[in-house]
Amino acid sequence: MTKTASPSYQPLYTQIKTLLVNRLASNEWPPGSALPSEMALAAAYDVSQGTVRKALTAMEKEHLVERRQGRGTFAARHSQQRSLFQFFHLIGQNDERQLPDSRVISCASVKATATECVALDLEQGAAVTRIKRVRELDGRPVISELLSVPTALFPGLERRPIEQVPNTLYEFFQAEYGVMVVHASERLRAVSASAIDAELLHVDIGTPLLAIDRRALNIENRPVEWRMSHCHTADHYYFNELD
Amino acid sequence: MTKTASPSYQPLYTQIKTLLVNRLASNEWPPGSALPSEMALAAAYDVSQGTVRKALTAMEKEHLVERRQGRGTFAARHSQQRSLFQFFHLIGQNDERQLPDSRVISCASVKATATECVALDLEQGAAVTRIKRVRELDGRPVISELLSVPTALFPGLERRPIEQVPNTLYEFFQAEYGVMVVHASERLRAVSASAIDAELLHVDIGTPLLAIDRRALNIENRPVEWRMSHCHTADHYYFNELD
DNA sequence: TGTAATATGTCTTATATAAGACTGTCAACT
DNA sequence: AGTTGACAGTCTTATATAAGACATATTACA
Repeated sequence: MTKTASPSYQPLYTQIKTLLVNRLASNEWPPGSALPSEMALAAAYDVSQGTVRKALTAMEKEHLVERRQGRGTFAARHSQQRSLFQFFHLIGQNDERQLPDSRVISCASVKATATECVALDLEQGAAVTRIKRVRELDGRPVISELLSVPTALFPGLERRPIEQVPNTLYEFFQAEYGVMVVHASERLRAVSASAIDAELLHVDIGTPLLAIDRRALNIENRPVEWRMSHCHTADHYYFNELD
Repeated sequence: MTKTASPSYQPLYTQIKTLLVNRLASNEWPPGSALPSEMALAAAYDVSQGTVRKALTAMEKEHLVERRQGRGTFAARHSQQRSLFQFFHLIGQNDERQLPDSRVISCASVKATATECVALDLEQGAAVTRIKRVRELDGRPVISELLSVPTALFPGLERRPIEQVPNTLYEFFQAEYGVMVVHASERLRAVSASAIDAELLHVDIGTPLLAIDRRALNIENRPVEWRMSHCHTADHYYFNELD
């Protein structure tokens, strides 16, 4: 690849990275499948192996690929591990990470509210599928959750029996609908338990709850899910590392 | 540097990194000062420039050093920028990052409670300096904060006039006491406003507040501060990126 | 007081060697 | 005959080194 002397200069490895990310986004390499070897990619793009490696290393840092010495480079896949460490921050008193069980209460496709349209970047009047569920840790209800996804991305989801909607949603989204959540941003607040929260979580109305407002994005940075979780933080806490 | 064929093999660049971090921790290069050039370090350790670079790059990722092309590598310093982006996660409705003003209410050295001893890894009976303050955003009190530091690390802090204790504490700790906070972990919960919170934050008793329990660590991973913040999240929220 | 040359940094790219993982072959054993 | 284990060959990524490009600050000079 000849270096571009353009005014908006970008290092070679970032250009390669962009090309690879685009191919990944186009689903050329489905989650879990192997990418070509560094040598093959280097030959294809006419750069050195080291340059490809730098691009791949950067992609690994963003959890877009997984690399294993002697095996190869693989398109990232959603695993329970990843759900646990990247996307689930509620920890028990004993400092143990643990995925909650989940019980789906309802699942239906409806016309999106204005708020949902903004959060999911949808046209006014578009359809969303809304899931309401309770999540349990150590057998006790801890999270009351309401989440919305664009129906267009998940056709037929609302017609599935609710016991068929599994616990770790992002694995399910990827495996069944080819929608890959790679990134999310959360906003946290303290709120009072509503009557509904109170019933679902077995707490008094007005109990302080931790409200987590999450927007999940795919590899193209388009929102694919919006969820609001209300967490009872008597026996659990939200953990965050600052580094 | 000859490679060690020891059973617990570690790559060269991680060994170099450990050596550099140790020198940094021993305050050989005070915050803001320049480290020797990559070439000089490479010569000193008898490795190649690229190996030193890999060590330095890893250190930069951890905010231990700052690197600028054409200038050099510098020991990290606490800046307002860093406080804002690394350590302060409370954002306004308009999505603007903004550092709060702070009003110190009290500052005194006392015998540590059992909880403080655990949080700060202190001997029983050790002294801690406790600061109580309120932080304001847009002129309104938003955070009621109680923080403890080992008195041994910050001698004389309790005798300073409280208006001399500045807003951004970590800069102050570094400049005045040589204590550098490089890392922190937080636990978040929802709690009810106590009578004290209510008075300080101008809210009703029982209002849900976001409680942030933070332990701050220095470069040697030893705790140097423990703080408990109670945040009024009506007009602000705690922001977190999941990636 | 500007301005160009120069010195000294880091950044980018390229190349060589090491280490890990799988596959097939072949001999030894059951 | 069938199974097991050692081992070499070959593919992969990981690590180490080196050289040229780029960025910045300083110095020399008009």
